Amino acid sequence: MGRLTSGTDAYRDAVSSALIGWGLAGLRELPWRTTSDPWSILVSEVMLQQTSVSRVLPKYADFIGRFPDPAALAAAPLGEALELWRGLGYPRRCRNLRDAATLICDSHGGVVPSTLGALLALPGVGAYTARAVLAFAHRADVAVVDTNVSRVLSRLDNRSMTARELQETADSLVPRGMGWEWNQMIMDLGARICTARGPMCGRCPLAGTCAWRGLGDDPARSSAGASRPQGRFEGSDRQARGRAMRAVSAAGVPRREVVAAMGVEPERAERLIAALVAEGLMVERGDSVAAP
DNA sequence: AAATCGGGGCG
DNA sequence: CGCCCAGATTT
Repeated sequence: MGRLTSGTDAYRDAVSSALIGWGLAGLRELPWRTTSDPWSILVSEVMLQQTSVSRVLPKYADFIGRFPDPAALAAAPLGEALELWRGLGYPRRCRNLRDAATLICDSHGGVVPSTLGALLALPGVGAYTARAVLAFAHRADVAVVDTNVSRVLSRLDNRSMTARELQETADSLVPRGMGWEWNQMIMDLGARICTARGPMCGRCPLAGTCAWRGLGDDPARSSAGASRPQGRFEGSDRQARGRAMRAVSAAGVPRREVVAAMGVEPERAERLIAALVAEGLMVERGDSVAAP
């Protein structure tokens, strides 16, 4: 039998049954998969934005333990949250999460909203994270499109896809009543089998319905959601910013010490510190710099 | 559409 | 050493 045409009911059913047969038994055991608390889900999803599962694992429980609900995070100084965030990278995510917690307390009675529109209005919450809360906390039949799903779907159809195409295709594939399971499984497939480098097509449950199968140019590389080449980290602004974040403390640190810790020319260090202050990730106190 | 934003781990 | 990671926001 030939490969089924994408977009048809038969295609959807074939993909569904094959993936469900593969995935339900062997899902990775992850702490955010054993809760339906929307706040816990939201925290995990923000942590997982561009940060691998293995790096989030040791941080997640500590953060939830200290900030078990939006009110706890909203009430804490940002600097305290940033301490628990240290090592995850992209600290603006932590600031956004705290701003989101404040908005949740001020406008939603302290309860994480459960509509797509209200979730998208939270700072740091985009198309992926909003739907992840709906699917994983509320078991809604909406599809999440992360880097894994983008890769799997574009390879299945062997073509580069836009963000809109990916979302529409993903939504059309979710089996009714199985939003939670479906999204977890297709992400696991991308993380464990249909990987960015060295995909293991030989043990892929969807190989029979895949138009790519590892042959020829990888359509995932040019699809929306694919990782784009980055500049060198060594010597970058990002590295210097990271060093600055580690150098400051709640008590405050003399400016020159922070500049020295950053390992770049003083003029450049000062410019980066000014940006960090403007972003609310640190504050100036007289001649020193402190955690916010 | 392209740039920016951390940091670590793996092939 | 290059590439990638459960993205979002700004330009």
